[in-house]
This record gives sequence, C-alpha cells and structure tokens, in this order.
Amino acid sequence: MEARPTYDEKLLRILRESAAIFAAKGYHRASIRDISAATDVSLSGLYYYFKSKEELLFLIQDHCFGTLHHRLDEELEGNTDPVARLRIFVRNHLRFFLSNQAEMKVLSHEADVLTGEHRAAVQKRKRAYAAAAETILTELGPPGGVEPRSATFALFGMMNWIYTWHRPDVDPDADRLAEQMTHLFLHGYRTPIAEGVETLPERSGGGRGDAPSIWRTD
Amino acid sequence: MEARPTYDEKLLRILRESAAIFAAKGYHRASIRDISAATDVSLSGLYYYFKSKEELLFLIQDHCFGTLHHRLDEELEGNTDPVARLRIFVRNHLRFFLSNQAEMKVLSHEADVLTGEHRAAVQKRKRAYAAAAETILTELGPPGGVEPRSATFALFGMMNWIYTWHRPDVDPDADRLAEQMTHLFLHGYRTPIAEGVETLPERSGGGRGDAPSIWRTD
DNA sequence: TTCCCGATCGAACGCTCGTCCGGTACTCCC
DNA sequence: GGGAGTACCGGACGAGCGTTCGATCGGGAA
Repeated sequence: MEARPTYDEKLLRILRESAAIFAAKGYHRASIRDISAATDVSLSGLYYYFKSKEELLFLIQDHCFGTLHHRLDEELEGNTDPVARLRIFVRNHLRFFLSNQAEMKVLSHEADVLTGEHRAAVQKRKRAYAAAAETILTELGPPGGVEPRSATFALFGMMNWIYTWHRPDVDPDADRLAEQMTHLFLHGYRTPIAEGVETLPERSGGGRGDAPSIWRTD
Repeated sequence: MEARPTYDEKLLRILRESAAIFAAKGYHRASIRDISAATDVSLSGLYYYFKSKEELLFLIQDHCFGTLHHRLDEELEGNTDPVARLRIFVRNHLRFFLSNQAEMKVLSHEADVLTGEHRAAVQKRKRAYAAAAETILTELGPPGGVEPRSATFALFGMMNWIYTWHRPDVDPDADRLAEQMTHLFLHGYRTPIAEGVETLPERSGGGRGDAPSIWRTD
C-alpha cells in the first residue's frame, strides 16, 4: 500500500515537472495546462500550491540557486588552497548543472522574467553566488593580463553555456569537464599577456566603420 | 522633401525594430501589436512584409547569421597564421556581437523557437559557422589536454554569454575583449595538463551520490 | 453522527494573441 | 479616363491564456 504524499512532497514533484516543461518549451510558451497534464493535477488544483505562474517560476529558481550555493559552501569548507578552491567551485557548478539540467536551464534562460520582489530575491541570491566566485578568483592573486570582471564572466560563460550543447552520451562528465575548464581558465588567467605580440594590426583600408551594423543596405 | 523609403528599406527597419523588441521582451512575450506600435505600421500592414511571426524571427536570424559569417570570411581572407586567424575569429565575433546586441541576443536566446524549414535553414548556417571555427582550432595543432569539442564550446560560451553582462560604459570594448578571450583560451588550450597535479581528490565520506539531484526531501 | 477543514475539481470569465478579410488610396501605364 | 498592381489599413474571428469561484470529497475531532 502506497502512502499518500505529504504537501511538501507533492509540491516538490510539481516543481520538478514544471522545471522540465519550462526547460523544454520556455516559460512563456509553456502553459499551466501543460503542467496540469504532466502532473495529473487539475488546472485549479495547482493553484493550491502556488499563487501564480510567476510564483511557480520563482519557487523553482529560488530553490535551485539556494541549493547550488549551499552545496558550494559545504564543498569549500576547510579548504584553503586557492587553486583547489577554484577547482572545487567549477566542479560543484558543473556537477550541479549536469545533474539538474532542466532547473539550471530555467535559471539561465529565464533569468529576466521575474518582476518585483521575486526578481529582487533571486538577484540577491545571484549576487551572493557571484561574490563567492569573485572571492575565489581574488585569492588566486592578480591576473596576468585579463581584467578580473571580464575573466569572471568568461568563466561563467563557459560553464553556463553547457546546456546548449552537452550530450551525456558523447561528452565528458561533469568532473572531467571541470578539470578541463579549470585548466583552460587558470593558465590564461595567470599567464601575462606578451606586449606587442598578442595584438592584431588594424585591417588596412577596410573603409568600414569599426562597429558596423548588421543592417547593410546593399 | 524626404524621399519615400523603398520596400527593402522599410523591411530592414521593421526587422531592426522587431529585433530590439524580441531582445527586450523575448520572442513569445513580444506581440505583433508591440511591433506595430514601435514601427508605426498597422497590425495588418505588417503582414505585407512577412507571412507570420515565425517568419519574422527567421528573417532576423537568417540575416544576422549570414552577415556574421560573411564578415568572418572577409576578415580571414589572405591570412594564414593560425594564431592570427583565431584572433581574427574572436574579434570578428565580439565586434559583431557588441555592435548588434539585440540581434545577437535574439540569435542566442531564441535559438530553438523556429520549426520546420526555417529551423533547418538557420541550423545549416550555424553548422557552417561552427565548422569554420573548428577548422581554425584544428589549424592550431593538437590541444594540450582539453578535448577539441569541449574547448570549442567553451570558447563559444565565453563569447555568447556576453549579452548577459556587458555594459558598454564600464566594460572593455570588443577589440580588447577579443584580446583577453583569445589569450585566455589560447594558453589553456595549448598548455598540457600536468598529470596528477590537476585532479582533485574525491571528497571523503560525503556519503552523498556523485550526482545528487536538487530536489532534496529533507 | 455531525462538523470542520485541508485538498481538489469542473466550469467559466475576461483578456490577449496571431492571423485574415474586405476595402481603399495612390501611382504608373495604356 | 480606365485598368492594374503595390502598399496599406480597420475590424473582426477563433483559439488559447492565467486566473477565479463555488462545490465536493474524505478523514479526523467532538
């Protein structure tokens, strides 16, 4: 005999299924009716668990971000070597990303959908997480040539872009990817830029402005 | 006396304004009525320029990708040094991205909205562009440790993530960013991974599975 | 048994959406 | 002047959306 699920269990199941649907169709194109069908909960029955579609998105994002950051703190605990800490950070991020692809896609892809207090709450989480990342980078010492802010976002770009290309059957798992990305980042970050060698001469006589718009009229 | 715009000029204007609106609100949330208001063309009048909302998105993406790739070929022409070619590739991509942020955001963010032939046509463009990138990376010689496929996407991730963070008033311009990202990528890509030094010991006795789901039930 | 309350549902409301139809100026050519 | 064709518009249609309302069901308390 199967025990009836508690309120919390059922809410978590709804959040999980909703995340999968938002990830597949996108937040705006996914309808509450889709979620109703996937969860076998009636349309109106769902509103017992959240007040609005936006709150549903918020619950997913908030829980996801909170868990990600919480795990990071656990993993970092007691570790003081700067390089090891960077490695742990990347590994934690990628493990979490690949184990919760739907949720993390929703987090990355629907980042600017929320409004008002929901938006503020998620952005607070995001800032705290980014600050943790920045601290870790600062501990590495001064960079060799790239600016810390650009470098931080370059690292996040590498990691967060994953959901657009990673296929579990052919691509490396999270731990191997973490090794590779840490390696990729670390060497470039600490190696100084060789003056004069690494810049490209301007293309001569192109005649076009340096920031041409796409909308050519030829 | 202002000359009346031609058909093509007006279409391009509509595409430009639409791209800005899609970038700001997202494809699904932006309505044809929004575009009508922004362009001062009536709702039905717009359908003289495209057959459906999806075709409008296609026209933007197709034109954008086509121009990006076309520019790349122009810039690469006559240049044979592998490192210089990589540098040109990154610079071209970033220049284009920052000069056409709205269009490139639409390209990145609404990548899997199109269906049928529209989707196929854009994916063909994307594959051709990615192939060009892969060729450039191959010319660099064998990587030092990271896999070429992961490395390629890591590079694209760095570059394509830009639209989420770049602020023209505080961040470096396209050319400086290109220098930095090329540097970042190149050193990591060619430096071998030091055996045994760069791997992290498993966390001892964590007791949790290695790919824990977010949806803890505690 | 009766009452209450958390959990759930069917049916509807008001709204916005993409798209289409019929019509109308305007311009050029005969 | 008359016909053709390009450019454009007002207004509507049907579908789908998020949300709400009143009713119902089942189990523990009195």
